[in-house]
Amino acid sequence: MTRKNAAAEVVRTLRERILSGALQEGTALRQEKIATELGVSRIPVREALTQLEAEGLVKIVSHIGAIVAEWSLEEIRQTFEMRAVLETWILGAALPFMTEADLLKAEAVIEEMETADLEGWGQMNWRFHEALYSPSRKDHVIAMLRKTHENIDRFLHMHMKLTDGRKKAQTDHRQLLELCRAKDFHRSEAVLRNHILDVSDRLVESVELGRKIAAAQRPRRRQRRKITPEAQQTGDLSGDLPTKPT
Amino acid sequence: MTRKNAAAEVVRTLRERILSGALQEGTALRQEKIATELGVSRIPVREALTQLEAEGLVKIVSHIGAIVAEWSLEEIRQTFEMRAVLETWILGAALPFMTEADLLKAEAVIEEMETADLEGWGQMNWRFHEALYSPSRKDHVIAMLRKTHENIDRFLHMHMKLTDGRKKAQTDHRQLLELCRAKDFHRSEAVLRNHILDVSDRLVESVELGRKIAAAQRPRRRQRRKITPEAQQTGDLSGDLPTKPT
DNA sequence: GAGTCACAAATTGGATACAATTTTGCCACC
DNA sequence: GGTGGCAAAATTGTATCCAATTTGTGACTC
Repeated sequence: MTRKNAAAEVVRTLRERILSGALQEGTALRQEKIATELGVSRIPVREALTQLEAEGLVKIVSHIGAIVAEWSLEEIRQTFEMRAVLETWILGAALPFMTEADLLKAEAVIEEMETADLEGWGQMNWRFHEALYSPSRKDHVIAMLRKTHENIDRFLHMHMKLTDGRKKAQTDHRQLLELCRAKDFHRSEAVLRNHILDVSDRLVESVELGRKIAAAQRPRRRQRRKITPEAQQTGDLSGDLPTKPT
Repeated sequence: MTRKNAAAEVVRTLRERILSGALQEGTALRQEKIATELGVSRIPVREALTQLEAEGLVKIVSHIGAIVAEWSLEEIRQTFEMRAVLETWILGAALPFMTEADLLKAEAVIEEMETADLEGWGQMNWRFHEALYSPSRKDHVIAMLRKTHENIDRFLHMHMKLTDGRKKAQTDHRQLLELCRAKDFHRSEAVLRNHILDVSDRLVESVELGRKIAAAQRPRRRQRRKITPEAQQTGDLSGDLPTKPT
């Protein structure tokens, strides 16, 4: 299968690496290096970086370079607050239209999550939430929320790796599901709100801890072009793209 | 004064043209044409288009081209709903910290808007809202809202050009300001909510009307590359950028 | 020895050139 | 007259090359 778009493929690869934590925040993304490792020229790489910057995953400084974006704890907190506000609202808007079929779909996702590994967990988590919101028919809002989820997914990933918050999430999800089934507007919104804000608090702690650990692991190596190549990664990306057959 | 970044300048120019309505929705954005008219190569133009796509102002289809993004009425409606939800929330969060200085700043913007022309109106409108939200200290949320405002600014622009909704907006703004001064949480949020949703309803009507007018004005010219170059614009952009001195 | 200036190396930004893809105009054919 | 297919034209995607910018290094000065 031949790809249509080198740039799109680079975006996919880099995004995956960032979301999974393979490329940690602060890591320098050198165009040339990525280009050679992925078997393309720098042009599609630059385009990919631009797109990822728009997504909030990468930060580009003109003439200096690109790094995996570092979100402040405050930014993360506020993003979760926004989620709490928007998602409780959209849940309320969805409840009147929610059918048993919707609930069963959400329930199936919960079951799936029981045995899911860490990698796929974040995406499934979103699929659960989405199942509850989609009856609202507010597709554009949902699309926006999906982007938000994706952006903070890497922090969720880090959190779930450090602590085992998945159990708590599962019970929250089941409780939320039952309240939705009972069409209990007030309590379902309250549970959702608490679920989001609770995860936020714990997650922020995890991120803080994770950053301290990461900082302790690399006290050596001094700055270079104002951008520290952290663990001199950029990861070995070779093999992710088929090298051009000339 | 020599610019640092050709791409950034192209973004600025194109964004301005789109927001002001000089480039109408659906207009094809041909890379080569824009490049020559702005005196740069296609590389920065492509980068600009990518960025604008992320902002939601442009839509790019691989191997086909870019057009000024066409938002469905439903998308516009939902965006305003999100605004209503988020902005009432953040207003409530800002109220306890709001000082007379903040109120005076907002009041000054209202005064400024009395005599503002259509072009600058949208930006001032945002400055007013921002003044009320900034005491919340939720900078990241505010930044996000700014982007949202900017995205729908072009529809607001179209609306204000067709109907004279500015008078109504001004009275709404003054009323909101006084309720904030009185720290009346409940009523200020209600007024803000109604203000946003009311504008939304009227604006959607205007956009619908505006599109009908636009459609009637160009029944000729058949499709070309699946993208209709609407009023064969791309506008005369020459002169916006200093042509490179060789 | 510390600070400073100049120059070299590394890296990104942009322009030109070429390849790939899509559209369209044209012509045969039904 | 309409339709399908093929080739040319137009346009986008990518590679390569050159320019601009930043950072690192070392010599020189005080």
